[in-house]
Amino acid sequence: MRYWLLKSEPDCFSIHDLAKCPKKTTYWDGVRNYQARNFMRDQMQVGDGVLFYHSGANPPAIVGTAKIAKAGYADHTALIASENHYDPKSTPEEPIWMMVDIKLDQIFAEPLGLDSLRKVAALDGMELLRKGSRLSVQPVTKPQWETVLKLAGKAASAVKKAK
DNA sequence: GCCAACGTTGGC
DNA sequence: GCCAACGTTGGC
Repeated sequence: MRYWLLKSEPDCFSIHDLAKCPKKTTYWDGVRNYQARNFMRDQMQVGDGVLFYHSGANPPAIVGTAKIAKAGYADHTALIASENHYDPKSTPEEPIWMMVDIKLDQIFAEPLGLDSLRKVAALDGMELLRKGSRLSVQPVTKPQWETVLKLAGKAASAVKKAK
C-alpha cells in the first residue's frame, strides 16, 4: 500500500468532474513524463491512496482523496492523432505511456491551500512543496498522507463550528 | 503576464 | 556525452 499525489488543472479536470464520472471512476490519461510514467507502471497498485491536487487554482490546493482502481496499463490516447497528448512515437505494439484508473474517495470540506501546507512542519520535504516541483505524479510518504488527512479533518470540523 | 525551474531535443 | 536552445509547468 503506497500513497500518491496527482496534479490536475481544475479548468481541465477537477475533482468535481471526477465526482460526476460513472462510479466516480476515470482513467488518468495524458501523463507524458517518464518519471511519472514509471511510478504508474512500476509501483502503483490497486487500493493505493491518492491525494488529489488542483494546480493553477487560487489557491493551489489538495482538494480530496481517491484510490487507485486499476494498475498501470497503456494510455491509448497517445495513439490518437487528434488527441492533445498524441505521441507519434507510441504504437499499439509498444506503447510508451501508461495510465491508471482512479476512484474518488472524498472531497475535502475545505481545500488545503499550498500556503497553509507550507506552514506544517510534518510536511517538510514533501515533493509538492519543493520549489520548482513539476512532477504531476508524486509519491507521498505514509506520515505525510496521515498528516494531510488529519489537516483535512481539522479544517472540516472548524467549518462546522463556525456555522 | 512574468519568470524560475525543469525536461527534452538536437547539433556538435 | 555535453550543453544551448527551446517548450512547458505552475506559483505568484
